[in-house]
Amino acid sequence: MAVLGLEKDHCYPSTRLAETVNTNPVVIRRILIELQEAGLISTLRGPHGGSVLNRRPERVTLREIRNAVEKGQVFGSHPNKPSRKCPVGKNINKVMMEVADRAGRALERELDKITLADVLREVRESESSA
Amino acid sequence: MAVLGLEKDHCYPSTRLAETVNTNPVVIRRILIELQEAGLISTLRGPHGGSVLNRRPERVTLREIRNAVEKGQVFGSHPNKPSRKCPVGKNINKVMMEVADRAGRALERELDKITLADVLREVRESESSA
DNA sequence: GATAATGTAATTACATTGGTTACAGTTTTT
DNA sequence: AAAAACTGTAACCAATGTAATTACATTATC
Repeated sequence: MAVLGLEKDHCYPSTRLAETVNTNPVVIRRILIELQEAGLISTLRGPHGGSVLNRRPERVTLREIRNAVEKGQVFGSHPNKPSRKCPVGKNINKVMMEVADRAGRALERELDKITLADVLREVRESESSA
Repeated sequence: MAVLGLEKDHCYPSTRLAETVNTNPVVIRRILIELQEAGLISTLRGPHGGSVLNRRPERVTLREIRNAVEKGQVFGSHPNKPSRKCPVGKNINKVMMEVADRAGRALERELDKITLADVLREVRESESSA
């Protein structure tokens, strides 16, 4: 998303994005699809195709990016069901889901305060001081 | 930890803890060691051994439990290094680490507000309304 | 000395994830 | 109309991480 933010006005193909993170274009395309579904980018096929941001970086929050790309709770629960014989086990999952929701909302509030433009600015600052 | 909170005053062996979550005692013991290192519990060997809470549930926060057990950042970074030819790639890791720190602190602030006693109370409430 | 615990190493099984290849579908360019 | 440059997607492999399991040395109590 940071690279797309720099190349704001033209399409950028998955092959070039893949180069920037040393991976395979298909890996990138899988992520691009999630970003599309979240309405953050558009992609065009054919020559001069690729992906573009739908909004200016000032109007994209890290919360949106994270929600698009990272599903699942803030902390993991153990895979198997607790024993129903145990007075804790019967109810702990429900209680911990509420806790995870609450923690997730706190995380979202924080990430809502950070925009893609903020990230780009910090990237540029590191760049100039290096 | 919830079970240990209920059994506040006597030691509880890993084999019994394992039964409550339908898993193997060794899996439990690996987690117990992390909780010990964080100073949250003590364990005794020999007959009538097992683990006990070091503090009352009112004085244990979910932040402490999470920090003991769940290492690592709030969101994952991709495994391989970004290209240094890319103006974003050179600096994005540093910037994203700062962002992850900030998000992690927000999460910790929230989990600091929830104690093990709160969790036990909610477990009991679900219990009585079921 | 028998018993009931922990600590820990070694191994297996399984799930997740990234990487890769292959190819069909879609635009644009010539 | 054909070639070229893209995306979308399926299929498969490799690597990694994690839980489960077995085994055993160690420690403490009775």
